[in-house]
Amino acid sequence: MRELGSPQPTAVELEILRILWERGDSPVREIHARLAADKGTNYSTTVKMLSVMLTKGLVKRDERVRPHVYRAAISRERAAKSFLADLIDKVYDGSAMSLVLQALAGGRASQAEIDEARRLLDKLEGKR
Amino acid sequence: MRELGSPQPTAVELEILRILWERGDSPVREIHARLAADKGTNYSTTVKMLSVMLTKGLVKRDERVRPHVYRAAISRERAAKSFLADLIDKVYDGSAMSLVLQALAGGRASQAEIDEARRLLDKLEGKR
DNA sequence: TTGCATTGGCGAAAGCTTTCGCTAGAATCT
DNA sequence: AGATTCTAGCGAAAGCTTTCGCCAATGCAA
Repeated sequence: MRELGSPQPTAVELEILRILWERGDSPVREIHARLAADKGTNYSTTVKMLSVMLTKGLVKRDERVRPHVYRAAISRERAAKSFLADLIDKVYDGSAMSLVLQALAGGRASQAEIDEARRLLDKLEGKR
Repeated sequence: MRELGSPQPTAVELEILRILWERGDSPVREIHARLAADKGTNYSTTVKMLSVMLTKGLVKRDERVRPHVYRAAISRERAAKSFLADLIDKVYDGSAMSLVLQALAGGRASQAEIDEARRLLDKLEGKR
């Protein structure tokens, strides 16, 4: 009963995805600029990573324009969801929302966030 | 601004941790039985994994008794918390409780869980 | 005590991820 | 066109994680 879907994006992959989520679709150069600022890695590395991610289906690219443009193939929300599912499946054995929340509660949360969370719970409740 | 603490436990490490969390302190044989049932790996593999995890400080062991007894060095709650922190830091850029909740909301949650979540939010709010 | 089964450890192989050097094709400039 | 710079790709090295085979130590039983 292990690893149902594909494994989660790795560390660097996630870093690249985040750049795409934040900047929107981008050519390698832009992605690299961000990545290098953070880690000092080579341009080739960025290109290779993107190619690997392309193979894995984590990103898509538009080859019609000349500096090819990459875009994330999954939304931030979907990624977060999948990560959480994995977390819950691995750390607890399925359905442990309250425990995750507990863990979440450790960190600070703004009033606005708490309010939004409440609204979300309401909506959740309505749906069932 | 990357990887502040130690990296998260890997897949197999987590699987072993979960066994320890569920069964409580256990000798290798027991851990292996569970792991092998799930993955069919060799006894040596389990021993090695535990030794690696010992080095990393993920588990502790009591060597005074003969079949040595292993125990998780971190609690389930702490692990979950750390995972979430990582998630939030990697997928979003810090403090994004509501977005994580959003992701969480996708899955089904029992009424009990929702109630508990509300209680938790109340407590959270009280604390600030 | 001698032999057998269990336990623990080590090193190395196998498999990923991440990194880069080198090369070739495009675009730009002179 | 020829030189220079930018872009993309490939293969292989470097670094982890995961796996196991083989050996040593320990404990148990004959």
